[in-house]
Order: sequence, then structure tokens, then C-alpha cells
Amino acid sequence: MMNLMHWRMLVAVADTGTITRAAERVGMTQSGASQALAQLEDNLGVQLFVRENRQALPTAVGEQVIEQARLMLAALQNIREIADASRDLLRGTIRLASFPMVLATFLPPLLRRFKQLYPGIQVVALEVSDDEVEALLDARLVDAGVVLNPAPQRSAGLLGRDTWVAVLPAGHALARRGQEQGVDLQELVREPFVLATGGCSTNARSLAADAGLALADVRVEVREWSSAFTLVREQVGVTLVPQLTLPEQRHGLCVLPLSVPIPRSFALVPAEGSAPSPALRALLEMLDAG
DNA sequence: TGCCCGGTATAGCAAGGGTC
DNA sequence: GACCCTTGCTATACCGGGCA
Repeated sequence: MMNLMHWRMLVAVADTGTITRAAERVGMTQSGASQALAQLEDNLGVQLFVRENRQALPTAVGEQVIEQARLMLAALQNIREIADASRDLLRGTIRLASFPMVLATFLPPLLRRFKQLYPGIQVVALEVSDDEVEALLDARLVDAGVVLNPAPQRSAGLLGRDTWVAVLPAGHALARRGQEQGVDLQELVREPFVLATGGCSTNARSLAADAGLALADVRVEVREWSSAFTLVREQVGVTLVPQLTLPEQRHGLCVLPLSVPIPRSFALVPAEGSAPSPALRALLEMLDAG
């Protein structure tokens, strides 16, 4: 049986040139060190040192074994350093704010994976609107938040992308168009409209305003995307929603892309003004790693 | 040449852990 | 709990170089 003490002894003998000084270095008695070295040689079936003139000199095979032993002990040291460095990561809490859609779709698998990697870190997720996410980040009441279309200068971990699509009743005049042609935002805003917000300030109304347009006839304003789809099926009006919110069952609905696509991205950004905690850095690094 | 010193090897023992 | 194995300890023998 060989243990780490044998390999430490081997390297110590090579460094000091004598078994006695090697024994002192590793904290053994001379005789114990001598026995350990003999045991190592016996176990390997080769002579690692020649004992002569009050010193122990490595044989050719001994030099090769010593080199490998040094690599092994260095690797062990690396393992120790990794364990020491990660100790700070083993505990902690991340307060995270997000708007509902991301909280319901993207975050659960991400947080499951994170919990598997860092079981000691608790993630507390708050469901708020996108405006509230920014307010909580500014006030540093959360450690990180999910934001829409983050500015390039924000150090954000990308969670996902999608695009806005028009949803119309199946029998609507615009629904006769093909997917290739799509629908103009300008003609969409003229239609009776079911405005769905999903709890976000970025919605059909703000997108129209950004394009210098306005929703001409908002029949109903709802928070839940699912409510909007039901109302569109009932031919109350048309709507504009993120592609990711579309239901699997789309009977009674016609989904068309915008002729000029409006892309959307959402990302996790840390609160500014203070360095991210080790726990939050681990989460952001996990996002970067994909 | 004999003694001293430093280094190595070995016998015997105790302690600890695993197995039945 | 007895037994066995491993490990490391102490004590001691042995060896070789240095020195008077």
C-alpha cells in the first residue's frame, strides 16, 4: 500500500540527498522514512535510489519516478487551491429580480443547474415589472436583475433572444398574408387592439411610440399573455407579443412576423456600484459558459 | 589504526483500522 | 471482541568517511 507520505518522502529524499534530512522534512523518523522508501521500491519493483557515501542518489528510473511524483504533488496542491478558492462560494444568497415571462420560462432550468453546481447558495427570485427591476437594481435592493435589451456597456449575462410577432384572429383580413410578407407595424396599430403587457413597460404601445406611431383603438389592456390570446380568438382585436410567449395550441389564431422585425433580448445584469459577490460571479460565469 | 560521527537498515513493539 | 494487517515508532546494529 502506498500513500501520499511515500511520494512526499521520495521527493524529499531527492531534494535533500539523504533519507535522514528527508525524514525531518516530512516529519518522520529516519527509520520510518527508510522503511517507507524501501516499501515504495518494493511496491514498484525497481530501485529508485542508490545508497552510497552517506547519501541517497536517484537511479535513472528513480529520476523519472521523482519527476512524476513532483507533478502529482503539484496537481494535489492545485486541487487544494481550487477547494480553498471555492470555499467562499459554498454559502450565500443571491437576490434576483425578474419580470414574469423570464421567471416562468428561462430561469427555472438555469436555477436548477446552478443549484446542482452550488447547492449552498440560495437564489431568491422576485417577480416584478421591468421598470421595477431597474429601480431595484438602482437602489441595490437586489444583487442582479433580468433586463430587456441591455445596453452594450452593461456587463450582462445573456439569457435569451426572441422577436415580436403579430397575433390575429384566424379569419382576419391580414391573416391571409403569407409568413414571408409579414405585417407592417403601421397597419397593425390601426386595427382594434388587445394590448398585452406581460408586466413590462416594453409592450406594443411603447414599441409603436418608438416607431413614431400610436395604437389607434385599444379595446382591452391585459397583463397576462394568455388572456390576450383568448381575446384575440374571440375576435376582440389583434395583438403584438414576444414570440416566446406564443401558446402551443394556436387554433383560432394566426401568427405573422413583422415585415421589419423588432428583436428582443433579455439578460441578467448585476447591480452597479459594488463588486459582484463570489456567488453572483459564479452565476454570471455559468451563463457565459452557456 | 582506532575512535567518532553521520547515515542506513532491521528487529520488535504499539496503535489504529478493517473484517468477521 | 478477536484477529489480522498496516504503519510508524524506538532501539540497535552496521557501514563508511574523517581525523587525530
